[in-house]
Amino acid sequence: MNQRPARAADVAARAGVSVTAVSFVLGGKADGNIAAATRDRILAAAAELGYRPNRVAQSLRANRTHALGLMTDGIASSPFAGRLLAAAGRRAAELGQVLIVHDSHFDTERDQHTADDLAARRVDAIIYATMGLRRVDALPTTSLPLVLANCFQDEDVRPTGIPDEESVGRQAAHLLIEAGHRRVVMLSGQGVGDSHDPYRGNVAGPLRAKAFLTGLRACEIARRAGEVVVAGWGIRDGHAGALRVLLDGNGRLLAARDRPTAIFAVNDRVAVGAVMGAMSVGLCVPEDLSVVGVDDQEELADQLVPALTTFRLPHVEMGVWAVDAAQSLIDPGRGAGPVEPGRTLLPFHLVRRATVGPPNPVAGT
Amino acid sequence: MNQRPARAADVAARAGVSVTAVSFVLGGKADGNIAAATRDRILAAAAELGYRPNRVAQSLRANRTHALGLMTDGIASSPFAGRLLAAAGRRAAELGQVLIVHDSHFDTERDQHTADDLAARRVDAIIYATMGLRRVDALPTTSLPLVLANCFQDEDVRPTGIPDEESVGRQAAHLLIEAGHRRVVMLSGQGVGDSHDPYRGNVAGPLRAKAFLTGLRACEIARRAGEVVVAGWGIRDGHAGALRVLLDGNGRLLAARDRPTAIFAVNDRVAVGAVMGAMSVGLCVPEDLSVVGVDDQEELADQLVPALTTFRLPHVEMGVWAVDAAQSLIDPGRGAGPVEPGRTLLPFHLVRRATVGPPNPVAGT
DNA sequence: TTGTATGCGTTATCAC
DNA sequence: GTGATAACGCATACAA
Repeated sequence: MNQRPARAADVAARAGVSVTAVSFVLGGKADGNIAAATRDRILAAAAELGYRPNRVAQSLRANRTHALGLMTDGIASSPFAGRLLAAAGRRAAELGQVLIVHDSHFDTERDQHTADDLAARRVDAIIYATMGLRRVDALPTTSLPLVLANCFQDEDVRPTGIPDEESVGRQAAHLLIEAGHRRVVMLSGQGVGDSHDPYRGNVAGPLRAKAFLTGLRACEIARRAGEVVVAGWGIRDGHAGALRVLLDGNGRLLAARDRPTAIFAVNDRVAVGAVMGAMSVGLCVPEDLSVVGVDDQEELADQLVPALTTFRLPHVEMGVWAVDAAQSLIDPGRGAGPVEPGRTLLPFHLVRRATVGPPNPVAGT
Repeated sequence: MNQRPARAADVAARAGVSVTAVSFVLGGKADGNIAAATRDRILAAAAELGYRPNRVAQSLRANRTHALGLMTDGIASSPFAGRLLAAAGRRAAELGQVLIVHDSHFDTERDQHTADDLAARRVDAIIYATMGLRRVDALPTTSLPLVLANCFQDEDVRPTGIPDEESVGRQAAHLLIEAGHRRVVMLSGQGVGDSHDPYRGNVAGPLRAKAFLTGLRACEIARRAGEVVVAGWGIRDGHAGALRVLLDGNGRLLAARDRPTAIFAVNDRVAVGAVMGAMSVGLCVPEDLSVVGVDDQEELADQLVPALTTFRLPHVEMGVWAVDAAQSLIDPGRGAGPVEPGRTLLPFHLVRRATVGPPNPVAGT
């Protein structure tokens, strides 16, 4: 049962032809070269033997493995960025490529080692992706084509696909203002902590915050109408952050006219924490407080009660883009056309659900 | 810059030796065969040229790719089961193996195709893993060694690593009873929906429920002391389920003596929903209601306010086990010793946090 | 239209 | 101790 697979030579012998003929037929180059009868005989023999060309031999011969190395810092273990991985895998499959996944668990010391291994395995290209948007200072040295997803370098010397963080800040400002809100606050996050901190160097928070403030001002809202509070990245941080802006110094709920009527959370987990914090002090969402997040995290945003209005992070787009970009680097003829070094900004999309509404009239300006 | 990598022959030429010598030195078989001086010369030449053996050629030659195929139904996109993938990758790296990840997105029609591709690529073995515990009816046909993780067949003809679901039900019962609870209910989930439903065929819920009830009875709690309510798998389901057991027919909070004092949720998301549901009707956790979940989901269980007490699903253990099992199948000499067909039960571990406490005296028996 | 010969880069066998 | 040489399985230039 566990016998060794058939080779082209076996098929050739069975069909009474040469290996060349077999190779031509199964390689799709039979058209003007092999007689129909011969071809059918070969196909039959191949089917009987369950012959499938050995891709290792093909790879050696063609110097192309049709495999992409996917290096990540913590995507595999992330509860949200896995979408990038999934999307990349799907796109790769469509292109006949396969993904070799290497997750460093934020141990970037191993990156060079990993890249070397990938090179030794002769992957066609490397995709370097991060869980959160960050600048990578030390990219592994390699002669392989390499693209960046969700991260970037100071000099954009490699093709780079990142989310349009500034746009999401602007969009959030517009959304809340159009809904009628005048006192809004953003709960942001910062990249701090030791080198194994998943959020270390994450610049998405500041970027979103800056654009959010700009968006508020562009809509002729006074400077002080909006503020940014650094909370963090988790549910607990959102919870604490919400209480900080909702309560006074003595832990009592602020009067309606002094409270923000809407919160822009740096991500869905912070948004969930904010909703829970609001609930815990007797506020209703969205009647007393509107909340909008960022991510559209699977099984969280859509499942929350009430369901969370949020901006969908383009994880899928980044995954697809990265594979297409790698493909173009390998073979400029295929994929989505030639790719130049430099940043490609992928768009966020608003997912309207139930946590954003007009401000309570009582609390209005 | 993008020149083709050095070959053994290049190193040999530079060191003035034969390719054989190079192969011996870099293959670690130099000891009794190559003079120390020659070896040093070869090593120097290899270093200068940045020579690394071509693993494709090695694979062809040795008929071993040191690659494992990891087939999943939806792990890559799951916000929680990614731990399995991450752990498997880490263990694989330790063993010098690499993971080729194929996620079917619950399109099991493609499984056979995927397995064939993996076979053509000559992976050393296949790991078939699922997001939720389920019976697989149609495993792809392949002559490759194959192990199952988080899923099983009726006839346990393949090595199979699954969580010890019955144990977690028992443990949950003991935990709540020991804390003093006498009126407890489980919010369970069932595998329903169409063939693309991630939870289709998931049997973890029923298994946990059955053992939970058994555990209650074993502790001499009357039959009616515990009941199981089928809620679902998401936050929203937990929210609705909690309200169902906390409110009367008219939507009013049940009297303390009639309410359950503790909830065992089939997973962390249901638990989160239950906590939110309880909060929304003015109950405090854990004072008025204890809640325990299953999963220890990243960035959720530990982040909830209050932090969720839960049983950690052995995703990491399954990932490691699967790679070790595959390794043993490939090469019985290495890995964690020989593996027999049949089920290996991996243990859940209680993570004590803040959502389980003694029942409120007022509500006591 | 078909078959032969060669090379892809490595390791292993066997002479020297 | 060291070096030719033959596989591994496939694809192709070239000869028939």
